[in-house]
Amino acid sequence: MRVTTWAEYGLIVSLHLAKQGREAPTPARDMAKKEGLPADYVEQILLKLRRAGLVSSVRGAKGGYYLAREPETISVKDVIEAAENRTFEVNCDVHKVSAVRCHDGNPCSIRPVWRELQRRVDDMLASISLGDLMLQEAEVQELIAV
Amino acid sequence: MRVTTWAEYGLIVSLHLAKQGREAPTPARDMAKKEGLPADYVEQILLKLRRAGLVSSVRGAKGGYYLAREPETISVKDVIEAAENRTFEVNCDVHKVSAVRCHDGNPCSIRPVWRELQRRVDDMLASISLGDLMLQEAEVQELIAV
DNA sequence: TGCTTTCCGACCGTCAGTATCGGATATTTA
DNA sequence: TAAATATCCGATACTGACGGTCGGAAAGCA
Repeated sequence: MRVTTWAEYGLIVSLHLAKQGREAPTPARDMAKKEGLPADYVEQILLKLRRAGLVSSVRGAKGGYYLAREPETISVKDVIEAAENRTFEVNCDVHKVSAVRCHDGNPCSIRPVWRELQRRVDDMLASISLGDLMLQEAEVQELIAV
Repeated sequence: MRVTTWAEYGLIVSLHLAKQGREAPTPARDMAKKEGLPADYVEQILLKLRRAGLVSSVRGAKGGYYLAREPETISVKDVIEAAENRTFEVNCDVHKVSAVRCHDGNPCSIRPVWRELQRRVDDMLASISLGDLMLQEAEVQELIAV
């Protein structure tokens, strides 16, 4: 169980854009270079973020990307879902062990575990915004430790 | 982000053994057949569970596997860690984006998110025992919904 | 007319996940 | 003691997701 680089990079570039402000667009290539990430790959991720409506883009020279909304209104969950299509994926839904076993009608005492786990993961990730992540590491830590 | 079949199958067979009781050992092949899982694969997983000390085995005819401890003393986290080697894996530790970025000295406001997420996942999975999972689905659901 | 940059599909290598197999060893039963 | 049943365990094989690259089309600036 782990997050992929799609989510990790997606978060890095989103945060980068948040810090850049929303006045002028930032080229993908510049961002990739500054963050030390593969440029072509970053572009793919930005494409996903744009399609999800999290970032906007300006084509042509002097173009680039900028955050579509205020950092405070974009959650970590938003970014991960945009980049990775899901946060926590429950096997009962997608990678079923078997059609019979995982059918809704068939009782399964394990199912509630995954469902509840998903709920808690989503709750936590939805509670953190890009605005929060613009703080220092120690401050963020304090913020999310309930 | 999802659990692998190692964890899922591991939980299924552990729960199966819990329901069988600890008097007589259950052969891996029987278990696999009843649960509709690939027999050879189930054997691999049982091997892992045994090495982690969660199940014990008896070799030879009339042999098989049985739970090493009472179901109430074995948590879902125990099973997943035995089968999958980890529950939630933080990229900061294993699949670092880059050595510099993820170095402890380098501040990173994203890191606390993964760390806290790991903590919450582990907390939840540690709070559920195989004994709990021997209840009906609805009861389990009620039990873990805080 | 260049130059920059997004846009987008297609491609590709690698590795973790998901098994399968073959044989060695241990134990019971006939 | 032979046969049958099981665990033990390393080696191998298949597959798709992951992580990344490429080439070119279209759009806007100088």
